[in-house]
Amino acid sequence: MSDTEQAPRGRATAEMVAARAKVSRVAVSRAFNPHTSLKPEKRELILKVAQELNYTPDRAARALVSGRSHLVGVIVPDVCSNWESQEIDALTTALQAEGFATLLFKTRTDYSMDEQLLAYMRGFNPDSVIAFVENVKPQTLARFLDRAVPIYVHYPLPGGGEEPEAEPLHDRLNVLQRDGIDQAVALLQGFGAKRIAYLSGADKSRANGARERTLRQVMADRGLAPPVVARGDFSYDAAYEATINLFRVGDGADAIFAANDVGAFGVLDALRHELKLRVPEDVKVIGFDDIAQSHWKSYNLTTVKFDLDERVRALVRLILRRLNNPDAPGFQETLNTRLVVRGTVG
Amino acid sequence: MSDTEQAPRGRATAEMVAARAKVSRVAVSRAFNPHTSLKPEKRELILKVAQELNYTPDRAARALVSGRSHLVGVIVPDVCSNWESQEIDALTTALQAEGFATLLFKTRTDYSMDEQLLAYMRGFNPDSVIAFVENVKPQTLARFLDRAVPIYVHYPLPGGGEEPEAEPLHDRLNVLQRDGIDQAVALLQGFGAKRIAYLSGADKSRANGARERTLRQVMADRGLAPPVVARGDFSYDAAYEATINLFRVGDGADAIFAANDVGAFGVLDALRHELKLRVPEDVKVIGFDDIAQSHWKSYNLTTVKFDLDERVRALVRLILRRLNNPDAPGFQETLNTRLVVRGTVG
DNA sequence: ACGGAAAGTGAAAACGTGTTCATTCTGAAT
DNA sequence: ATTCAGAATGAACACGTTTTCACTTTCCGT
Repeated sequence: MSDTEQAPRGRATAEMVAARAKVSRVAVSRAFNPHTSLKPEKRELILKVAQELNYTPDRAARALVSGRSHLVGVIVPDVCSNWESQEIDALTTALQAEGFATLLFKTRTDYSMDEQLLAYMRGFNPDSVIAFVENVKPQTLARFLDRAVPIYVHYPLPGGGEEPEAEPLHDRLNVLQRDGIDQAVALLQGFGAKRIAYLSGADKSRANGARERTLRQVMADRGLAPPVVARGDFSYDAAYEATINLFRVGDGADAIFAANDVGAFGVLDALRHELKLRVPEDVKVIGFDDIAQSHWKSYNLTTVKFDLDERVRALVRLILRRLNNPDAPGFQETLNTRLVVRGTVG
Repeated sequence: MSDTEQAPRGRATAEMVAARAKVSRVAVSRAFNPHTSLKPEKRELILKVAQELNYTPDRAARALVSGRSHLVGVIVPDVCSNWESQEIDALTTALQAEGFATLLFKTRTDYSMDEQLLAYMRGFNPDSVIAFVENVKPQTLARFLDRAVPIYVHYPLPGGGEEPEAEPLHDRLNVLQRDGIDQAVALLQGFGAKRIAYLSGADKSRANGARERTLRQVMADRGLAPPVVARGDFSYDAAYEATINLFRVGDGADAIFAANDVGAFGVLDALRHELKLRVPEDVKVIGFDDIAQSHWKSYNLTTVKFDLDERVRALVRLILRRLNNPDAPGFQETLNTRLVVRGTVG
């Protein structure tokens, strides 16, 4: 009998644990599943033997029969920046605590590999998919409704307004941008800003579209002239160039609202280091997101906060709710935004 | 017969595709595996039908029988920063091109959840694991040799020297820090720096230990007094505080070498915004990594480059080589570092 | 036209687990 | 002691694929 103990080649299997603990293989399975009936001392013995053999149930096999892979697919754009990093980071921590693992995929923001990527991802059988409207076309994602539940972040709400949809096709995380942007504009207006420019995100981006639309509306409501638009793409470098262009070729501005924080950093550096302008004395700057870098002293950015922790909690809530109610209609969560005042307006 | 075409509930399976294409289920499997013999027109038909049914082979089932999950586990620390983000980003892109997906796990840098995390990850059956000596203890990782092949990055080479090991236990990516650090010290020495400080990374970090040891040796070789050490933990905030402390409580320095770029940013901001010192006139600063943010104009950091693309290519090479030679002894790749001169020394 | 090698084919086995179901065991109430 | 509900148990099946193994067909050179 002791010869079976030598050289446990490859991974240990439930069968091996069962043999060693003198129980049936089914008992081993039960020992690892909480809500099954198994005599306590037996479970204890099995777990002890399992640890000796360094055994863990194979999740691929488990997924095959239970239909749950415990994988959550996350699709991020090729120009993956700080915002996405922090999202992935916090999400992974939260999902891990719930017994899930994060499966990462990169895609183009121009939708060019939509179908190919989704077919690829599909093969891994994620229980849920978190996609951003930036990265995947809604109609392409629709095919995944069989098992995985896509969740959209920043879904542009219909009707121009910001009311959640009555019966959305997918689970959704909506973001109310209006409050935060209104506070931002109010602050600029309070400091007497007359010529407000908008440093945009990527051209085809829906989040950018929604943000610009909201800004225009808010400014109009406050009796301000429409913003001048400088074209960026959410990146530091594009923002840097666009800002220089705005002042060298265009007419400049006395305040710039950037589509995201990283873009705002590019704006700030261009203003200070290239154009030799002072912030906030000559030009005021406001960003969007409130990423970790925004409190760094070189930037100390006033920005519209889209709370990371709150966002991740909402996403995890959506995922778990969906797994417990596979056939329920689309769930929705809605988060608000608010201004965080630091040193770039004043 | 047409009634079978209604409501393809859930995912399509190979059986369904086979039935619809009037072929055997085995033929469907072959159609999706390149190096199998199947009449071309038959394969074409199957693929067409598969597309109609939106079918993709289930990777869980495939993994079960083939023993390849096509998952690569990546373990990152809880204080996941820009360096790790950029690593994950580039790695995911590269692995995706080779048919793999990135599986993300977070861990503590203090090794506290070593075993638990690894047991957890183990269940997902990754074909390979990329870990940093920062995050996982080598002896704990050793248990994973059954299937997954761990790859260490930043493995501190034995003997204080920098020669690769003869027969490493795991596959390894070694980093020669000496050249880059020597160039950094030479540059500082050339500008007449006398009191060089080292802003450390986390206390228990091996990468930090190796970096500090190399710095000491290089400085000694050049006839310089040992560096003053300011304790950081790779984060911006800790670096910021440590720098203030170094000047307010300690004796200051005329040059600071930081364990990583993010730390260097904290150093720079503390010097400029809190201590009102000029860089590089009053104090010179050099970082380590050359992350994307280092060329941002507010920092414009002179730093030791540890090339990202080169690193990722080496990692992917290691993974593929291992999968093709499962029983070969440990492979090694070794990368060098070099100084990138920007504006914080001069 | 013939032989033989190569390519094409499908039935059956295998992968490691969770789940169903019928059976046995336990313990408390009668 | 008897009964009965519920816990505990294990045999058999299911999950969707790849792989093995015989078997049949095709192709090419003589």
